[in-house]
This record gives sequence, structure tokens and C-alpha cells, in this order.
Amino acid sequence: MSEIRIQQEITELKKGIIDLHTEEDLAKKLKRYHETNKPLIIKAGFDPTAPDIHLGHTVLMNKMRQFQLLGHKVVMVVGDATTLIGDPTGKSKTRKVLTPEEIKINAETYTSQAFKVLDREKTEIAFNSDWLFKLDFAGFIKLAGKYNVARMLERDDFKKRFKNNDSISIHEFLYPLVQGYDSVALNADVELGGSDQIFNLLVGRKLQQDYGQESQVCMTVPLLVGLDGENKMSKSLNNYIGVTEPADTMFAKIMSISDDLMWNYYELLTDKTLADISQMRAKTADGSLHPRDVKVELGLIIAERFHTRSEALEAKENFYREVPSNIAEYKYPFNEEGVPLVDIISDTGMTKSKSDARRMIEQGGVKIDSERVDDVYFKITSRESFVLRAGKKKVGKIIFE
RNA sequence: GGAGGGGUUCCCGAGCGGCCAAAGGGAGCAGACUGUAAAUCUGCCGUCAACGACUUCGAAGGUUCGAAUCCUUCCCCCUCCA
Repeated sequence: MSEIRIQQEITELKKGIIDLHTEEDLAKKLKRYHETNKPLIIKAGFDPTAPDIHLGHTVLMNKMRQFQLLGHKVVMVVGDATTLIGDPTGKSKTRKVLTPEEIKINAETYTSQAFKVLDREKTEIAFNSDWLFKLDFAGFIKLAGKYNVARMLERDDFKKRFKNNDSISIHEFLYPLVQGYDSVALNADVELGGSDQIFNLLVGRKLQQDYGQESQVCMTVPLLVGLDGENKMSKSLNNYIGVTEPADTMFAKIMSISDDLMWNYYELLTDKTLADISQMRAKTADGSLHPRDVKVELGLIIAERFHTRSEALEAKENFYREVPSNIAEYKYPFNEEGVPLVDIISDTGMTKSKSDARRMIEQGGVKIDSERVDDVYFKITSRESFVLRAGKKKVGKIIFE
């Protein structure tokens, strides 16, 4: 296999990544693969405490998929044993411990979503309790002996906490060690992770050496910025696009991001090459391409990845249509004396309280069949069903029964 | 073990007996403008049978005509010294 081919693969794999330790090692491993046809073992750990996957997670998964497309094998390590410790990365509080049942359920939810991106055939799921619980006391002490405090303190958050006299529990030191041991147990060739994980990955790299293995290549991907354009994408900040969300929602959410952020998404979430992206960017800058159209394209790419092409196109249609084709329907009891509109708005969950619904009307955000309502006391007196709009995003068809 | 600081509405953070549903900022929501974007501007932002009533300022009691503000007990955080 030619050097050129390997070089091409490396270029492809390097797209959008933050760290790569080291390119030489990667080249060496890829070369060996082409000679022996033995797939590389690509390891990525995941935390079974948060089972919902959003686009932020898929940045990593896209990278894993890239390896799969090149013929390699991905091992997803469920940290059911390490969760007992709780990853100290960026955390100041100890997290709650899950039961084995909860972990199992979370892991299943997680992996089933992951297969929207990953190739099931080339993916193995492993639980690190399998080997960690077998490590006896002597083995454990031996593991602990492979690293020292000074090196642990090299890690940024440990360093800061130590300087600030914040507590660092001994067991927190064990986390990187144990995660590193996973690499030893799997004999991993490459470990992937978020950029905040680089320290842990490098520990694995060193441990493998100590255990007489070839050390793994460590690659990290950036954290995806959320829809707000500021914070990292996360469910708790509600600035995310979940992989199980309907195509309509995905498309609409993409359309709501800022133009600046859109380029970042192109780079991290699509297969477009860097050259393509900078070309589009230049065209929008000189006015020959409308940024809105570029964003529509992005919306289509994302929606299609998790749904089908036709669903993606339909989502686009719906986005521009006054009333989407597949809006939610609400049944509501009819009353001869007239039903206060405020009640309908809040009871259907379009607003969280009646006060909220009143405000919405006062501010001109409520429409019935595209007629604006400005009377707070408006009552519905006809049995006919109608399309109700409360604000930009909430639409529903009201059917009386 | 000792000394001190604090817990306020989604978040940060003022208030320290009545003028407090509680300043200010952030987030969120609505409207205008646009490309159903961002930025910007304006308004809203506890609940309800709504010019009024009810529930909120860690929890429970108490003082008072009246308490987020004063007292008592309890719970929880944080800082400093050992």
C-alpha cells in the first residue's frame, strides 16, 4: 500500500480534531493495517449516566465512523466500573452512583442512538467492570504504582484545585489510571475523546508502554457549541439538537443558529471538506451566495443524516409553510357558553400558565387561522376546529369534542 | 477543635420593619426590523375567578397593627485558623 494512500487517510482523519499524539504513530499503525489487514482497535469511553445523545456527541462519533469506513473496529467502553469514581474532569462535585440496572438501561439507550451514526457490524460494546473487577488487590496496587503524584498534578484541573487548596480525593487520581487501564485491557490502537479528555487519554498511552504494549494514538475532537452560540451543547442548557428529534425540529433548530456558528457546524458535523467550506464562505462574503441558502443546506444535511432525504425535504417545506402539514392536534371539550381562549392555550401546554397565555395575547403573539387575536377575554363560540398559533414556534390544531 | 460569612423569585445578585411580587443583570418569551438567522430596539417576565385576591425571600416557630427584613431553634453551604 502506497505512502500516498496512507497520507490521504491521515489528512481525512485529522479534519476537525484538536489533539493528535502522535501523527507518526498513527501512520505506523495505518501502515501495519494495510500490510496485515488486521483492523485497528479504536476505543472511546462513554459515560452511562446521561443516555440522551445530541449533535455534540456525534462529533466524536463521526470520527469513529470515519475509522470504521476505513475498515477499523470501534470499541465503545461503557464505564460502569469507573462511574463509581465519577470523572473529576471539570467537575467539583461527586456525582451520584447508578445501580447496575440503571447503567445497563442507559447503555442500551445510548448505543441504540449511537448506531444512527456508527456501523453496528463494526462496533463492539464493552463494560469495563469485566476486567476491572477482576483486577485483584495486588494488581490494583501495581497499577497505582505506574504513576506518580507529580504527573497527576500536571493535569490542569488538579493543578488548579491543588493551588487553590481545594480538595482532591485520592480516588479521583484513580480515574485517569483506571481509564488508562481500559486501553491496556483492550490493547487499543487509538483512543478518541473530547478535548477535555486529553490528559486521561495520554495516561492510557503511557500505561500501555508500562505494560509492554504498543502505545495508543490519542485523538481529541472539539466540544460542539450549542444553539445559543456560546456554551457547549448540552441537554441541561437546552441548546441542543437530539439525534432522536423529528426532522422538522432539527431543521428549524439549525435555521435558528447564527451565521457564524453555521461554519463551525459545517466543519464538525458534515462531510464537507475544509476547501469546500472556505469556498462557500468566500462566496457568501462577496454576496454571490445567500447565507440563508447555505444554512438551509446544512439543515438538510443534518435532518437527512438522522432521517431520510424525503423527510428532510419535507421539513424544509414545512419550515417555510404558514401552517406545517403535520402539526400537533389537541382535543378540547366544547362548551356552549364559549370557551376562553386563554384556557385552551394554557391547557394544551402552549404556555405554562394562564397568565402567560394572557401576556402572549396582549403582546400580539396569538393567531387563530392566521387572524391575530388581541382580546384577552376572547371566547371560542363555534365548534369548528381551527389552527392556533401562540408565538413563533408553537402551533396546534384545536379540535372540539 | 476554634473564628467568621452566607442561604432572596430559572441563574447571578440588591434589599435588612411598612412605599416589596421584591432594584439591577443574565436567561427566557412576545413584538418590530430581517433571511421565520444573528445583532439591535421595545415590551413582558409568581399564580388566579385579575383595577382585586392568593402564594413566594433555606425550614419551623415567635415578636409586631405590619416581617425577605427583628428574636429562637433546626437544616444546608462557604471562608479562615488549628
